[in-house]
This record gives sequence, structure tokens and C-alpha cells, in this order.
Amino acid sequence: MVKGRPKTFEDAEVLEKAKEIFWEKGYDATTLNDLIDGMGISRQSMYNTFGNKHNLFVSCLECYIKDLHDKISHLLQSPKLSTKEKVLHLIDFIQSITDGENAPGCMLSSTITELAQKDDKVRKILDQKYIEKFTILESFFQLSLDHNEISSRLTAKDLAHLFDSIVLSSTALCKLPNRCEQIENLKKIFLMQIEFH
Amino acid sequence: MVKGRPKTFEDAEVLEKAKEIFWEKGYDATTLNDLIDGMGISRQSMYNTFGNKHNLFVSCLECYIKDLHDKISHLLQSPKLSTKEKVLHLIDFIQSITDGENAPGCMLSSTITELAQKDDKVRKILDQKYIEKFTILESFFQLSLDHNEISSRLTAKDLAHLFDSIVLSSTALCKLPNRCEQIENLKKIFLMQIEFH
DNA sequence: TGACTTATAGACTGTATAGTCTAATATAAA
DNA sequence: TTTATATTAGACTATACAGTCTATAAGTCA
Repeated sequence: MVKGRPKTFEDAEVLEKAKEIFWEKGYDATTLNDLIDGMGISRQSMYNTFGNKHNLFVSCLECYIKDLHDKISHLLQSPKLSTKEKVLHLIDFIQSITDGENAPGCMLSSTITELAQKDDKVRKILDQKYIEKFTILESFFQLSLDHNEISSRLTAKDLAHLFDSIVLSSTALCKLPNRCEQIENLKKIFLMQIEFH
Repeated sequence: MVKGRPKTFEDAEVLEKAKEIFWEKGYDATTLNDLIDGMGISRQSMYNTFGNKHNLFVSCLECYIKDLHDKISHLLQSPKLSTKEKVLHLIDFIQSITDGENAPGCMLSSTITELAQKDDKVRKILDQKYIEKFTILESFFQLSLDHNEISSRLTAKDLAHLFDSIVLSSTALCKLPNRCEQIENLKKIFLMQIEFH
């Protein structure tokens, strides 16, 4: 066994809390005090466990994206749902992150805007993971088209691009007051591109 | 006449330079030294003329939006262009701000993401001006539909929302490397929504 | 020339922040 | 009990930044 006092918190748990804070406030606007208050551990424990603010952020971002991809993959592979239901659930996802006052939007999207240009490490992660997410969506639409479950004037790639574009813009729009109607409308426009069989 | 040494710079000229800097780097990431270096005036002159960094930013933002609206209005009212040409020029506008390395995107869009949630004064401006821009676009599409110059499954409002959404998302996407194809594709998708007569 | 205004460089101030260090305490195994 | 590690509070450091102040020069008019 290992000598010494054992850890009194779970890394994954406090990481989750840090993620919520970064997600809500972004990287720069989040101070170390915000973090340690929210994580419920001391400053020293934070540095011992995660190295520094930047490392912690990168871990949070990777955790956020992993959860996101898992959620989307799981949804799109669910055998219980029809293709139409899957698409409607995808769209519910947009609703869930853009609804209400101070909606956080999508952390992947807002990090692109805040950090992609000035932070090389973060840009590499965003670049790679964005492609990954795109591929998940494109494959789903391609399969649905191939199996004749949907048809569209747009290609699978187009549909994935359009969906991503709506997520990106909704993440920005939800920061202005009373843009629900506009986000609603974008969702409707997306659905109009697809006919379900 | 007024006594005293006359101003040696034009407010509008140095404001224009400040605008370029804020447009490229955003509000927080722009330091006062960046500004006075770029504007070519002393720190003191900046404070005498514009008050403080925040005021200067607000002036730049208003100046950016005014230019943008003038440019769009002028384009859409040009008697020399067909409706199709006008739409193609609109789309060229997206190209022009998202093309190349370190493309700045649309300052209105990136300011929404950076400041709309934490800066009341800026939010009010963005909110109001965003509606203004939207109205310009919607009226144009409505007129074009009414005059039977275009037809679409989408309403004028839908088309304006979709166009805005593509500007917003392109402004984010251009901060990741090699996203020209995706932006190209979004433009194509937009054009596919309209039939020109 | 004198009064007035604008300009500039650069020193200075106050504040916020990331990150480090210290001292004291707690827990587990040898 | 000793050794090693974990935890915490909080002091401390270094730095970056917005904004102010000072001293000095320069242009315009009476």
C-alpha cells in the first residue's frame, strides 16, 4: 500500500465542477478564486492535482468534448429511436444549451471564439475534435440517406455542416436577450431540409 | 478663433485605426499600449479625446456597425445590380471577412460572444443594432419575394435568420485552420434555398 | 510677449491575477 | 513512533494592466 494520507476528493468530481465554471464564464474571465471556490478544494490541492490553470482548462475542455461526443454517438446509435426521433433529439440538444437567461451555449463553440486564435494547444484540440464531431454527424446522415430513411436536396456533409453552423450561431445568439424565436426558426429551417420516410 | 495649439490628428482617423485593432484582437486582449501604438498618438491624447478604453471601444463598435449597415444598405439598394447579383455580393461579404490566416470575422459577431453577457452597455448596442441589420436583410428578401424576383420555400425572415446564422458561424469557424471548405459549403447551402427568376 | 491649448514621453499608482511558499494539521503504513 | 503524503488557510511574489500625473515642448491668437 501507499503511505500517507489518502486523497479526500475525486479528481473527476472536482474536474466536473471546474468544467461548469469554465463553461459558464470562459477561460480568461474565470479566476483562480472562482475555480477553487467552485471546486471546493484548496489552491494548493488544485496546483498539486492539475498543474496550473491552463492545464486544468485543457482537461475540462477534453472532458466536455468527450461527454458531448459520447452523448451524440449514444443517441445516434440508439436502437429504440427512429431516424426522425434521433434528429429531433439532436435539435433538442441545441435547445438545452441555449435556453433561458445566461445560457452557456456549447463550450466547444465558445472556446473556438475565445481561444482558437491565440492558444496553440487549445486550437489543436478544437481542430481535431471538431472534425471528430463533424464525422459522427456526417456518418449518421449518410447512413440515413443510404438506408432511404430520409431524403434531402442536401448531401450528408451539407447537413452536418448546417447543423454545426446552427449550433455555433445559437451559442452566440443565446448571449443576446430574447433570441429564442430566432433559434427556434433556425431549428425549423434545418428540419425543412430533411424529408422523413 | 479659438486660442491654443490645434489638434494634430483627426479623431475619425485614429478611431478607424483603433477599430482595426479591436476588430482583430477583441476587447480584453487589446492593451492600451496596443491601442496607442496603433493609433499613433500618446496615451494622454487618447484619454483626452476618448475618455477611456471602454468608451473608445464603444465608439469603435458603433463605427464598425455603421459602416457595415451603410455598406449592406447601399449594396441592396444599388439600381445597377440584379437581385441575384445582390445576393452573390452579400455572400462575397462573408468571404471577405473570413478568408485567409487570422481572418478577423465580423466584429459584431465576435463582440456578441465576448461581451454581450458581461457588459450591459455593449449588450444594448448589440441587441439594437443586430435587429437593425436583420431588418435590412429581411426587407430586402421580402421585397424580392413580393416582386417575384426570387422564390423560396423559406420566408423572408427565415432567409435573413439563415444568412445571419452563417455569418455568425463563419466568424467562429475562420478561427480554426482550413475551414474554407466548410464556409464555402454554407454559402452554397444558403444559395440553394433561393431560386432566382 | 503672454495667455491658452494641445501634444508627448515617461514616471507613477492602484488593482487584479496566476502562481509560490509557509506553517500547521490530518491520515495511513512501516 | 516514525515516515511519508495530503490538506488547508493564508501570506507572499511577480507581473500586467488601466488610468493618472508631471514636466516639457509646440502651435495659435491677442
